[in-house]
Amino acid sequence: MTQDQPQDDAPYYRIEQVAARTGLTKRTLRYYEEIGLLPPPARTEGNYRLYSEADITRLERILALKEALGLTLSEINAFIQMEEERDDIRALYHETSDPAARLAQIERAAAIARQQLDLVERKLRTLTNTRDALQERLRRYDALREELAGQKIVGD
Amino acid sequence: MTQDQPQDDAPYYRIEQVAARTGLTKRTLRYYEEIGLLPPPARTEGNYRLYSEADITRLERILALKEALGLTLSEINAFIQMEEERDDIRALYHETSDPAARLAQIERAAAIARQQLDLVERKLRTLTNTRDALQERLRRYDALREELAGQKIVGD
DNA sequence: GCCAACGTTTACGTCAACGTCAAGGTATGG
DNA sequence: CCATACCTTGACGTTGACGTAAACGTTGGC
Repeated sequence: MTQDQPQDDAPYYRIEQVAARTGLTKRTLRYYEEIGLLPPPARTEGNYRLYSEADITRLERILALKEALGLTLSEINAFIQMEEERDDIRALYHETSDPAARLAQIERAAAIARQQLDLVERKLRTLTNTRDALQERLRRYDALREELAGQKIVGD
Repeated sequence: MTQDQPQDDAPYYRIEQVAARTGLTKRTLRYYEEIGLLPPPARTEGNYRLYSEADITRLERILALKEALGLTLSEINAFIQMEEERDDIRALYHETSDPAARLAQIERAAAIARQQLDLVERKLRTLTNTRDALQERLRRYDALREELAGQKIVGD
């Protein structure tokens, strides 16, 4: 009856809705949870999964990494793990009084970030090259088209 | 310009050498050929595969697409197919006298290139965002490090 | 002429990333 | 109270991208 879904405060979605919204299947959502890529979402009294906006945000991040970087699920897992390690370190940082320990934590996080940045920049370079080549090609097509338009008039 | 087959400087490589050069396995090379991703290379009298520099170039192109774009093999196949279609169209173009037909061919090729460009640019955007986020993170780490250095002195 | 190293095809094995039932529990309109 | 539509957890099937082993041919050195 008084379920948890007031209209202005209903930040939870059932699996089918999340599937529809992300374009994934329900199976895929359960699978991602199964392999630890998605944290287990909340559950209803009847054991239904309830995804929050945060869950969906994370999902969309996963999909972006999958699409754009072409990473495997375990690579994505590692990638996100590192991102969260930053948060952990941030939390730890404020609970750590020893400056040397703090420094070590920062160094660890920074090393991870640099590693990820390297990976991303490598892919960016190849992608940029491909884009430039395609743009150059399109320019040539445009030139050819103009040339043709001229020919057409002349040949007419 | 006519170096089709120099005598001792053979521009042909056996499968093991190609594997070593590209970091792939022999199985993978045969597999790529099997699914039509690599054109069947030349053969020796004894039926050994002989890869040309062009074959290796194409292979490296495939690997770049795999690494940077994260495409599946069939997607790579389609991608390259389009690129070759452009060449075909280019050849056809010069054998076609009818300006209207030429224009149609150019339009077809341009449409393909635009489609590819869209794909590449979508991935580029996500990648650029990821890179910017990582750089921002690294800057924050640097700031934290400086802050720590200050604390260290103060606390000393 | 032989043999070890490298090649060939054929075929089954594997692992990731899901798809697809099957058997049952849960919410809801009539 | 029941139908039905959505959910749950297994459990087995499928596909892409190879690995691996078997059975056999080729090449090069001694």
